[in-house]
Amino acid sequence: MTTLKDLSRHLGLSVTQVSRALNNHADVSEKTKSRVRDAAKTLNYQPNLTARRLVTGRSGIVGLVYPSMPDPEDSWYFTQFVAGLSARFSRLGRQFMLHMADEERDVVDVYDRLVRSRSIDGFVVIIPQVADRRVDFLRAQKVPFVLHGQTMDEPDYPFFDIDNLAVGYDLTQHLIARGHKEIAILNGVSEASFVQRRFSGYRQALAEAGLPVRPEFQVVGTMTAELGLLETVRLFQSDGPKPTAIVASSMRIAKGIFQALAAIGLRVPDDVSVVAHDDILPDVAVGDLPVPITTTESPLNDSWEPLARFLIAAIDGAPLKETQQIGRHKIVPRASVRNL
Amino acid sequence: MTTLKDLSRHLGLSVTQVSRALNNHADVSEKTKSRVRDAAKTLNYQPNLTARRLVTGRSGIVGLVYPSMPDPEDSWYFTQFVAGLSARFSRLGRQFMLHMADEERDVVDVYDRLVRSRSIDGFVVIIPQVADRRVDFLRAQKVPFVLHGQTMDEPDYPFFDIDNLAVGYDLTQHLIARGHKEIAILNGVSEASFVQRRFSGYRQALAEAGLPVRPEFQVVGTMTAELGLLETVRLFQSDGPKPTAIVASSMRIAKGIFQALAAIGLRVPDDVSVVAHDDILPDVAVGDLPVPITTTESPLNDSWEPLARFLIAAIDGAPLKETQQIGRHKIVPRASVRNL
DNA sequence: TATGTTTCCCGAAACGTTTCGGATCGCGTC
DNA sequence: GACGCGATCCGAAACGTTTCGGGAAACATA
Repeated sequence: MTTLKDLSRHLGLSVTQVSRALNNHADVSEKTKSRVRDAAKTLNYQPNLTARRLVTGRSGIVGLVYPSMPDPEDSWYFTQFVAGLSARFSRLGRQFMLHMADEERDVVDVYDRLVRSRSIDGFVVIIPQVADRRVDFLRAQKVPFVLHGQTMDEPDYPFFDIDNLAVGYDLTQHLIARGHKEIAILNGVSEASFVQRRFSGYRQALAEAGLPVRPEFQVVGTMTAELGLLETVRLFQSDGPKPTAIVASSMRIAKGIFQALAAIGLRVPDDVSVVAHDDILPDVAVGDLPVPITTTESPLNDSWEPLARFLIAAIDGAPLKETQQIGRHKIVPRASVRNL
Repeated sequence: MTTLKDLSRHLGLSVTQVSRALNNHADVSEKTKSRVRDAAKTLNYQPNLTARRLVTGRSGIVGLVYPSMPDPEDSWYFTQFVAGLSARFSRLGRQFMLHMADEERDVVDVYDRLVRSRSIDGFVVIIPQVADRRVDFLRAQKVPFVLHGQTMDEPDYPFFDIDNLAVGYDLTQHLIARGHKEIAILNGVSEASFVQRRFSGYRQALAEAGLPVRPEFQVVGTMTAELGLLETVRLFQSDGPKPTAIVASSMRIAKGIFQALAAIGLRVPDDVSVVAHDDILPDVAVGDLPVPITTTESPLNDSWEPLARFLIAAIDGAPLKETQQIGRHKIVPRASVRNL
């Protein structure tokens, strides 16, 4: 385990100068710089990160606190997220710490401990809620973080998100443009901010077209095939007006909708049109559904790169504008929508 | 950010004594210990891990280098593994670092860098191969690690494993005891050490019963339903002797076997008996198969606890015997085996 | 009273880096 | 010859903790 002192002895230089040489400071001659670099290589020198940390206050470690043990059906999501982020950070020379939040303890406590032990430079925060205490805490503590999503309208923190309002709007508008007037939407849990944004887009499209906004057509729940199945059955067995089209907030929900419609004896798109948002997760792909479905698509996979980049930039004190981005999605028409 | 010095000033004690009090050393009176603890609590003191690291040489961080980006079908495995281990370590007060190995660079290089930067106390190593360079490297460097599995017969390093030889033996013997003489086995990739152990158990059971050991009945490949499907079809379409029973090394393989047999028009257990090893992963459960299948079962979930415990013990210099264990499995007879 | 033995405490060094505030030297300029 | 200046270099402090080697009282034992 060679140290700076070893190098300095070996080269007849001071520790200071060796350090500055390796860190490429200006006031060391090119000749010694290269001498030092060579010696470092032959002596197999690797800086002691801990010591560097102590003096710089930076650890080179970024953290992700996963909010809860992933449910079996969230396995895809977890894998994409954790593997994707970890690989990105590795490539950027940062170390990635994963912390599973304990159900018993408050999540904010977990952050608090991590922050106070000063072992983490910044966090990636995922699955934001409309009122998110983690975000509040980190903002208050002035700890760098990047959010996958947004909690508010004009965030004053780094984030990467897709335009969920536009997603809701585009899917709904696509149906309206094809003559649909009774459109239901099956969304995620109501605390999640992307859910509220998609609802907003949905309502905005309806309002612009002068169509009625029915509360019973706006369904929330966990984004599973079961939700799609049960709620679709409910929609068509209730007394009120029946939808002619359904917006699904995920491909899993869409899968359930297809199952329900098949069971009820309704065909897609002849009897009911269906559209969905597609994160391009491998659990339910377009090809897995009985009818190719019209989607807005934006790969979840595209988020790791900006998230990692923004967090590192934020840690390095980059201006806010360089650490905020809204990813683009595109609408892909397929065979699941009928013109009325 | 209160430090030890702040505490010592506040209490009128030396930094030394405050440190010893908090670390519960013997030569500090109970009275001052509790005084110090109280002050630490009210001043919200949290030790600076980096500083502690520098002097103790321990970081409190354990690492897992995941060998490659998980394939979509390995999502379950990845999730169970990473989430399970991470949660365990959190509970034991250790931080868990996940590193995704870059396909382009040699895995051992990744370990080398991590070891030399001294930011990690020890590693969990998974998916061992018969000749495993990671294990060789870590043993040579004398870096603490725990292996999920074994590479050799009398390991001189910490590990947790199930008795894969017995798994192979028990499944095969279960079939032999019921009159089967032609038994095929569909196993994992041949580099994996558990695969070779299961093969050994299989051969041992056949040899004990004086039954022929056919090379073409010992199939290797990635443990997917496709493997089960394709290889089962191949087994029954070849010219040679046909098996009356098949041992599947995973539930996924078993699923593929069932699909193949259904396609060929063979019934379970009337025409062919099937047994499998079940890691109790949520992707394919006993209930998901058309016939309840006889299995050896041992939940993968049971490994995190001993793995985490052993690694920490190894880091703390515990004797080898306390960091090695072979978990038990049990055989659960169900309806997929016929008496001949 | 002298001599150990506990019990509780403390100063200072150490871990390996970065960085602040100079110091030295050579060179050109006035 | 004095001066300033740029180019290189260096000593020492600092980061916050643990730990080594002692030291002072208090108390018991002879």
